[in-house]
Amino acid sequence: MPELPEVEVTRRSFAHRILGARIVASEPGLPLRWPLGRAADELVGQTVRAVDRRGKYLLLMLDEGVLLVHLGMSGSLAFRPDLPPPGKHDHFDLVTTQGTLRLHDPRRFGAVVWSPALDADPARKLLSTLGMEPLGEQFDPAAFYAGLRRRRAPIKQVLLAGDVVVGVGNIYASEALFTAGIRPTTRADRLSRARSDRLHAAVRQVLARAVERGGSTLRDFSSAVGESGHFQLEAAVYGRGGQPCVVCATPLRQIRQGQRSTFFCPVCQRA
DNA sequence: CTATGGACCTGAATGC
DNA sequence: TGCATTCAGGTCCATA
Repeated sequence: MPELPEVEVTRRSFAHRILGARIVASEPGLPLRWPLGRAADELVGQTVRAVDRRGKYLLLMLDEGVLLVHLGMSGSLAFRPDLPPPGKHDHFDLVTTQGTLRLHDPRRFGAVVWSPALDADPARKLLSTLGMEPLGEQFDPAAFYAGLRRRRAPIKQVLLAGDVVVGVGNIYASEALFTAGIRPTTRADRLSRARSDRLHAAVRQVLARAVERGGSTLRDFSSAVGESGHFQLEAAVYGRGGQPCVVCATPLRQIRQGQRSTFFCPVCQRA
C-alpha cells in the first residue's frame, strides 16, 4: 500500500493532532523488521515535537531522539483518542495524552526504530543511503541526470532503488515511465538529458498528484484518522497488462524486473 | 563500487 | 471442498 504519497498523506492526517502530546506508554506486539527492544521504555514521558518524513520513513521527533516508523509493504497507521484492543495484526501502540498511534501491518515488513538523534545510529545508517526528495527543491533536473549517468541498471530498477530519488515505489515507477514515454528496460545511463528531464518532471508530477488526491492505492487506502477509500488508483499502466493503452489502445505489456512486475506500452514507450 | 537474487511474512487469488 | 502455487505497495543483506 504505501509509497511516498500514502506515507505523506498519513503524516499530514495525524501530525497536527499528535503534536505536543506526551507519550504515556509504548506497547510493542510481534516483532517487526527490527526489534524495538529496550528502546520502548525510553519513549515514555517524552513529548512529540514534530512529525517529519524522509523517503518512506515517518520521523517522530521527540525531546530526546527520534522514532522512525516505516510501513513496509502492508502497514498502515491509525491515530485516535481511543482504539479498540489490538487485533491480530496490530503490532505497535504508542499511547499518548492526545491519542494512540497504532501500526497495523499484516506482513510485518514495517519497522519502528528509536534513535538518539537523526545523525546517530540507527537513524543515520537507515537514512544516509537515501536519494533526493522528489517533492523538494534539491530534486532538480541536473542533479537527477547526474545520478542516472552513474547507473547501468534498467531505469525502472534505478527509480525503485531509491538512492537517486526516494519514494518512487513499484506502482509509481511504471506510471512515471509511461508519462515520460520511456521504456522501463532502458539503461539509466543511456537516457539523454532531454529524456532525463522528462522523467524528472514525470516523477514529480505523478507523486505530487497522488498526494493531492489523498493517496491513491489499488484498493482501500485510508489515512490515520480513518478517512477511508479516498480514490481508486487512476493507473494508466500499473496492473493493466493485456488491456489497451489509454493513449494508443495497444495492449499493455507486463514484464518482470528484479522479481517485481513492470507495466508499459510498447508503442508509447519505445526507448 | 555496481548489479542481482534471496530473505523476511501473511493473506488473497488462482489453478488443479 | 482442499491443497499447492503465485502474487502483493519495501528494502536489507550476501554474493558475484
